[in-house]
Amino acid sequence: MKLSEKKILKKKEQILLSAITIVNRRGYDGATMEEIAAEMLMTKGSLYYYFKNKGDLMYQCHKLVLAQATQELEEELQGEGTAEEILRKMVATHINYAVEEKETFNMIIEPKQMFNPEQIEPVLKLRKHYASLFDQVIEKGVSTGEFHVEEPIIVRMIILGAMNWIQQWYRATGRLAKEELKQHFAEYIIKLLK
Amino acid sequence: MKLSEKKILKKKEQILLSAITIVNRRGYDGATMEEIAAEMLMTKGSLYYYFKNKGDLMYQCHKLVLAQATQELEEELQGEGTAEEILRKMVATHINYAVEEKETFNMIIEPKQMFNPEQIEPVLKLRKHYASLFDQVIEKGVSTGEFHVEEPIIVRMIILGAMNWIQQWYRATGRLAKEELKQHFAEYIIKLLK
Amino acid sequence: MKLSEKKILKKKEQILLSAITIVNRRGYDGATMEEIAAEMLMTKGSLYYYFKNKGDLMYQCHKLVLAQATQELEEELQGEGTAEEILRKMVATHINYAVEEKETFNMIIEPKQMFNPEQIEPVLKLRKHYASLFDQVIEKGVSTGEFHVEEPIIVRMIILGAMNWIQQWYRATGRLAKEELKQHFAEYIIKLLK
Amino acid sequence: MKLSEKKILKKKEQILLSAITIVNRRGYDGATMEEIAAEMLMTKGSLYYYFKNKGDLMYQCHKLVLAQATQELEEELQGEGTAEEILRKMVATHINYAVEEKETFNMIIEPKQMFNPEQIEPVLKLRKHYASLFDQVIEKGVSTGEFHVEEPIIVRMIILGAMNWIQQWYRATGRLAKEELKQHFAEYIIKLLK
DNA sequence: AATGAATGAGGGTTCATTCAT
DNA sequence: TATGAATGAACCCTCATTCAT
Repeated sequence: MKLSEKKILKKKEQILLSAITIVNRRGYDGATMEEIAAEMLMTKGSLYYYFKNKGDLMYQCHKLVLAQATQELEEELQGEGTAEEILRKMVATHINYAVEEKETFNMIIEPKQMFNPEQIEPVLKLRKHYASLFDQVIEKGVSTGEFHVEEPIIVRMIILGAMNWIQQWYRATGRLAKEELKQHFAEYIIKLLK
Repeated sequence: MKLSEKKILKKKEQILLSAITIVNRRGYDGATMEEIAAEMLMTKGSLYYYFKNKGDLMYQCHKLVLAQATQELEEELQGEGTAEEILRKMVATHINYAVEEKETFNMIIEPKQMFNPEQIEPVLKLRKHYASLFDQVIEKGVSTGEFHVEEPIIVRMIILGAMNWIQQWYRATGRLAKEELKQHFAEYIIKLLK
Repeated sequence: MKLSEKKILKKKEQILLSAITIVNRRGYDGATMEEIAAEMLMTKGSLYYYFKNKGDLMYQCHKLVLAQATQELEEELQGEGTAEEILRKMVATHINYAVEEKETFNMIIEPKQMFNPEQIEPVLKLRKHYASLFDQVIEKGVSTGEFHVEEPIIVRMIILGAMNWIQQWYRATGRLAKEELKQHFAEYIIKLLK
Repeated sequence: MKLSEKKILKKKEQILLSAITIVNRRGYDGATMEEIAAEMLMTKGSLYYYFKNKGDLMYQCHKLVLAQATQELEEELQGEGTAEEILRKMVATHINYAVEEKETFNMIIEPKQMFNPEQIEPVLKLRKHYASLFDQVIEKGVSTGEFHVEEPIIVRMIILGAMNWIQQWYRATGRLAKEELKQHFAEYIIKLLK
């Protein structure tokens, strides 16, 4: 890859990070190209040098965030340990995202009328893949006899939903410490699986 | 209350129902005053006779749906039966709303992005009250010895999160029938509580 | 037709006339919704109350002008007189448009990338119809023995082209008087046909 | 002239040829600097090394095509043959340009809308000169007794108008072959002059 | 109580143009 | 010479909102 290509990729990523900030603050619809550009100290028009249109930019935001989280989970999934141990790590990671990068991670929620028809498929694929990582750890636990699950898909959805919901109510200043939270969640999730 | 006032209230409710239909179809941002009016066979301008502005209309949509759901839950809560039986009914009701009303029931939506500052507080209050109904049934189960819960708040959040998440992936045409879904969810939720 | 519908039609036509003025001054691309609106002492957005989009407005401009000219020719065509007499009138009318309403009539030229696929067909139809009026008078002359034409289509195109070209060079202040012009053109056109 | 200057001139001409291709495909407004540059495997910015701005480039396109056509006509005009023979050749040449080069040769276009004030005069001069070549062949025919024309200017305008109009309706795929077209046009034009 | 009509702010997008490198 | 990157003006279009009738 040529230097110039690398440079452009870097800039694209910077823009994406800015965009993610704005999108999480305003929502997909509320985010304007103007504000995203301003965050980068650029003008609206310049964004179109890097992205075809708003839809494309939004899509890539979603993709980036999802890809980051996905990668972390994949590493944990391939690590050592019992299914329970791995799952605990994954839960911690997911909650970490939800709580620490709150806004960013919020993007896992709701694409819908934001994406072009040709983008929707990849988005759904990514999401499916992300979810499947939890399927895998569940499956692993079942095969080792650690877990007993009759409806693995349902259980996975319960787990994901419960965790994603955290962003709605968790406040860093609240009564519950983050670590405590992870513990409790992991505990109940394990309970669900045993 | 005068007759004319009653008539206005009735009309307001009709508009709300139309608006709910549109919002559920297009989302809060996607819903236009034009389309909502068209659904009522009115013109845009007329809506402003009944509602201060779009924000107000959207807010009342959310409120109405939430109030309806709340009422249903309250009736179930005051009905006969064991805590488990009641909870099963409540789960079914909640899932029904989440799946059927989708957008207007959407409790995952950040209220800050959708509603005016003066509306946010009432919304949060309603949501809090709604959530408390689940606290009550859990508490009842604990007091009767049906449930054993060490962290009732955490468990309630898991339950609500799991159920709210359903709208993200449930499709009426999908593999899972709604009734089946309710069954499974109830099962796992009970498991969490025992 | 209700009064309100009549009123809206009238307004539409007024807008069209303004738009025609602007379009003839700036060309299809050069004409902006802003300037058209300003000509009407309206704001941009109001135009969209009457027309779906710019393409629609442009299309209707073209249609209106063409329809006006068409009607005049049709009346002449159905009048009394020999083919030659009728043709002379038609030539005079066409040249009148070209010279007097210069800019407006200029619209007969060039649609191309201005119209939506669904509009192109009607446009072509209208143009074809307009041209066919000249075909008819030629045919009439041939059938009465006044004219002798082996390639009526070619001749018609020569006639139309020659007349449309007038707008490019005719200036009211120029050496040639308009009436003289019509005479000469008619003379040569008749010569072509005999 | 230095070598480097020659090189620049060559490049300029190459760019013009590319630009002509694009303009003929998209029209003056539709042609973008981006697409013209792409056709040359260059980037937008580079064009500005060779041309002051888009207007300049468009102007030179028109000029180049007009100059080429002019030269061809001049050669034909100075060649052997009767006035009729020469005129037939000139008609064929003109029609060729009108059909093949379409937009850039388009003499129907209002120069005012396309070109800068300082470019308009040269354009009009070129066009006038181009037209005069037809005057010359008519004059020649009159002086040799081949033609009998009472209003040579009018006739020349009819001829030019008829031919320029061709681009408005001629389609390569249409019913009429180009060669046939030339024949017919020449025939009728001669008829006009005899 | 309702409407028709207009408004105006703002958003997405395009593109000629510039300029440091 | 050429390019990459950025700019900014202009344009089309949408839509919540207003207000006289």
